[in-house]
Amino acid sequence: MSIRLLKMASTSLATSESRGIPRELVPLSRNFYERDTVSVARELIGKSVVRLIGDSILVGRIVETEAYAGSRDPASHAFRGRTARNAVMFSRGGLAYVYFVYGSSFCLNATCEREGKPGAVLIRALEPIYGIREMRANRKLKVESLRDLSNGPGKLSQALRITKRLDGVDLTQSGELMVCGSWDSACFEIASSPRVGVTRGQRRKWRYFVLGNPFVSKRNA
DNA sequence: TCTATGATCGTA
DNA sequence: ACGATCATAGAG
Repeated sequence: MSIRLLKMASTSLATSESRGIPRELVPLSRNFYERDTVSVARELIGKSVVRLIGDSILVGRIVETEAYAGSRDPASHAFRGRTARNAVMFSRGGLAYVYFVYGSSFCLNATCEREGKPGAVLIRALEPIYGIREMRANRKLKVESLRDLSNGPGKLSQALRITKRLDGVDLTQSGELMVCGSWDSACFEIASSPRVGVTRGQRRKWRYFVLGNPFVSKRNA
């Protein structure tokens, strides 16, 4: 972690500690991401997406992920080779891969594998944890229930102000967007507990979600 | 709560 | 043309 970021993070956390943000909110290391995509997708469940915007902090717990494993996966953007859009997928693990879909939505991915081997995990849903007020304000349409605030790839991007501008940022040391450890120890074991459900399809490789969690997207694979 | 449908535009 | 989607409408 760079000095500049460390300074930034510490000030941010110091500001937030009085508001209840735990100290163990530390970015996941490069080693976490530079493995096979499916493992990363499974273990990202329960981790925290941290968005820093100026002095404010937005945090959401990952409750749904989807693995897109490189060139062998027909559902992956990298399946048909490298293009301008999917270039980040071919770089090292731990970077944000952000793209635009359906004319209105951005999707946040975490790149996996090492330089040269494509792979990414789509973050499909977040459980709102901190900065909920601001997340609501960031949503274009006024969302009534907390449940609908970030329970979808496009929704969470909108709530956290994630756009293509963040494509390629380093999730392990970015001053704007990071993925950190579990929110608290109680949720630390989610990824290895039977509470995690899995679906597998032909077109969609692996999808992980927290069973019974109301913030999981309703979309079917 | 669920299914079906139209909007919308960057990308190949 | 086609989507790693969303919001809405209408039925159960």
